[in-house]
Amino acid sequence: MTSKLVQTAKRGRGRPPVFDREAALMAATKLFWERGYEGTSFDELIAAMGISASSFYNSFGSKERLYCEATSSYLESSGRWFFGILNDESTDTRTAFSRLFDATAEEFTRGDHPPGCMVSVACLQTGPGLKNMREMMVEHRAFSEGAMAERIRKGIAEGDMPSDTDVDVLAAYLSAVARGLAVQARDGASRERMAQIGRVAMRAWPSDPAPGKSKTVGSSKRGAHQ
Amino acid sequence: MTSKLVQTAKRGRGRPPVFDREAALMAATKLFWERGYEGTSFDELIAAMGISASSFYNSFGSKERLYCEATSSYLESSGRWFFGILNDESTDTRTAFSRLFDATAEEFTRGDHPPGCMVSVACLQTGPGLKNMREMMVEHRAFSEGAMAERIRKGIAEGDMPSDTDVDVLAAYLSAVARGLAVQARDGASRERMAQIGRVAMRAWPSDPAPGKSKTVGSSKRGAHQ
DNA sequence: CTAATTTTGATGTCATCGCTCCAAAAATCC
DNA sequence: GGATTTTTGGAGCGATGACATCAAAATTAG
Repeated sequence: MTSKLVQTAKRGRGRPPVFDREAALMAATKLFWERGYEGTSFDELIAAMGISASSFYNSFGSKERLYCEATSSYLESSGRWFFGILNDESTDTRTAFSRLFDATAEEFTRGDHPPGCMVSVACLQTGPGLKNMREMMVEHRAFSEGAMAERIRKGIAEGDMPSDTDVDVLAAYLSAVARGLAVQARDGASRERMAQIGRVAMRAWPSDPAPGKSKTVGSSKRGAHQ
Repeated sequence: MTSKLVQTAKRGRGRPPVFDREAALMAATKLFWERGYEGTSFDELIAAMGISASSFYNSFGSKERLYCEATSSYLESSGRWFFGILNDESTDTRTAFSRLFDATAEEFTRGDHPPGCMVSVACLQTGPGLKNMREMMVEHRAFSEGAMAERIRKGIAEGDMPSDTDVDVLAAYLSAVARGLAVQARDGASRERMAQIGRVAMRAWPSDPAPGKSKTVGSSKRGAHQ
């Protein structure tokens, strides 16, 4: 879209690249997403990206650096809907996570990219040679779980969550369900099935501390268990 | 243990193997468990198993066949506690799954083997070359989810589960939580943290259809939400 | 003891992997 | 136009991956 404008506007001296860098990165991202780091070979990468080996190293450095860049690109893209829903100021905490699961079901089963999440299931089983990537993925996963915990804390502060909620445990639970959804998606679960799982998962939600204080109408008069 | 007896008892004519086949298989299983199929190289395998390349092919056929055998061995071993708890006739359905999560937390964090589950997170991202193994792992995962569904159906038949329970969805949810626990375990979650997640997950349990009908004492007078 | 049977150790093979090198090509700057 | 800068195509590299070959070694059956 705007890449051509940028390209012609600020191009330096040398020969111009014949490929669209963003498109190539996207192609690589989808390949990594589908096959993982080890499952994606160099030759498959440059074939899918439509570039030569020289252009590859000239533009992306190495397979490892490309993977990092692809991961960043993916996280930026998926972070838009993820944090968009999580930090939507107009919804209470419960609704935010409920919507998060709905969006997850939708995003994990779109036709325009591989099913599931690129980082949820990445580098879970690797040799010592990929220790760095593994730690990186662990950090990414911990980050999103931390963001969930933050949202829950905000809910407590705003009064739509019980003050005695064990934030870290609840966040770990919600995170675990999301990882489980990623596995289910990879195994071919349907969008509706995943949405159903999300709805069941929300039944574990803590009961309202003071009914009537939530920001959104409806869906807040359940709970009351335990 | 008994391998030596079996060995001397039914050994045929030729030169006797110098290694313990079961021990070698166990070593290979742990390596696959930790590093996955692609992440485990041939040389690493024979080194960990303490055998030569010829003995490897003579005894196990190929890396792929060894992986299948290792998976079978793993499933037989983990199936002992899994199905032992799931099909324990002395517990009601809810208690069975509650114990299943407790056992999962314990088994996923033992010191004598890699954390998490060998099949829950296996072959989730692979190239076309490993299509067969991927499908095999998908089947294994579907099998355990099916076993959960069976147990829930039994609970309905025996009256300790609501008759209008959506069995497949509940099983998919419980399965997803288990997969999520496997991811958390791989990322280094503690046993206690995983047990906590399991306890939160059980809050999504359907309410009792007819209080007082369950087989075990205590822990059956909660529910009542929704 | 001899023959038959099986495992073992030591190489060897062939494809792939991720990566590098270098000269030619295509643009800009002066 | 010439110098400069950057990308491109193509060939090749060392290392590793999984597997194969085969004679020697170690056992038992007869």
